Amino acid sequence: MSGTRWLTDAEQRVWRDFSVAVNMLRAHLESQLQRDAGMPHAYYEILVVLSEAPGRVLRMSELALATRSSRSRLSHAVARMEANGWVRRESCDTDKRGSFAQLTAAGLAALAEAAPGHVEAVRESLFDVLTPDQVRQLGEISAAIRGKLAPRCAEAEAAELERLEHGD
Amino acid sequence: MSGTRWLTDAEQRVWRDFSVAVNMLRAHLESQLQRDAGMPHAYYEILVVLSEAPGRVLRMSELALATRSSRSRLSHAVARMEANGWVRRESCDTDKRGSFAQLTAAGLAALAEAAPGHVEAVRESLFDVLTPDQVRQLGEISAAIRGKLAPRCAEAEAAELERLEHGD
DNA sequence: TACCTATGGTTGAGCCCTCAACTATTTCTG
DNA sequence: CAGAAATAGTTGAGGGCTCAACCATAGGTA
Repeated sequence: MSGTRWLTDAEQRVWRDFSVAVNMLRAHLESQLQRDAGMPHAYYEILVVLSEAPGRVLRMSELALATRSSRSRLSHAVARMEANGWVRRESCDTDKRGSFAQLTAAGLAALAEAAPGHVEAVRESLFDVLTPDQVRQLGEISAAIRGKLAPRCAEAEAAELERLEHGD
Repeated sequence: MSGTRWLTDAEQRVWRDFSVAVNMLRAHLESQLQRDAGMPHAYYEILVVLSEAPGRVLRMSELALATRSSRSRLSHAVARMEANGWVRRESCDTDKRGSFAQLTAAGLAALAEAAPGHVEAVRESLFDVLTPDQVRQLGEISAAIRGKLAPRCAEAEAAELERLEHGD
């Protein structure tokens, strides 16, 4: 007996449509940003978060949290962005392990340059094709998924801790 | 005057929720599949499409189309999957440029092994958290996005052709 | 104080993807 | 038929991501 709860035909159709739609949207936005602003979407998000932080500085770990990024990924990304002159790393006096990521003027300019095209792309390919009702529905659906997955992440981390602790 | 149609606060909230939800979902499914079946999601999709093809064979270009993949990506992927023993390339008699991708027994077995966990993950993190109404809504929303972006892809291709043609 | 562990962050390897260039074959056109 | 253009597919470089290993510092605890 297979305990697997397979998808019904209707579910399968929805899942495939959703999957394709999301992949197309991702690919579209990614390539728009790469082509017109020379940055991947992940870097755009980092710039956004930094630009909204007080003083446009953030501890690496805070930045990782805010962008839901692993520390490793962020470290690689900031290294490259620093090479681009968009960000500057600064050491922390009160905790010598820590470091800050400081948005530079060039970084802010790059963001300002990139934003209109990106926002226009989001509007065109998402909000323009949905009714106000659908936008509301999408918000609720997204919240539901987040609600499920966010705790799941925490739980996975906890399990990981457990695993490490017991040397299992 | 900025011609940019910026997002309203409400739109911005929906966009960020959506963005985060989709990223979490992607990451969750990707890591589940990688951990439990040792394959990225893209390879899973290739296996699915191949398994559903008559004779479990498909021309590379058909496979690329069906998986909405670039030929390059598919070529790299199939190369690796062939190394894994999941797929076998076969040359085409009627068109000597062409080649077939043939799903092997091992490939089918890998898919059969991977499917239950993957489907369960999809169900848990998506269908279980949505009401039947929301599932329907998500289907319509996805169709709307596809409807917008699918022609846009064709259009981009056409523009590309144009560009090449005029040596622009 | 001396350890022991937890935390902040970086690094390198390996994998997947994109992009552009390339080969080989086929089809179209004069 | 000869040459041009389109098609099928591969390849290599380069970039971003993940994973695991790794420093260095901080914060307990004996």
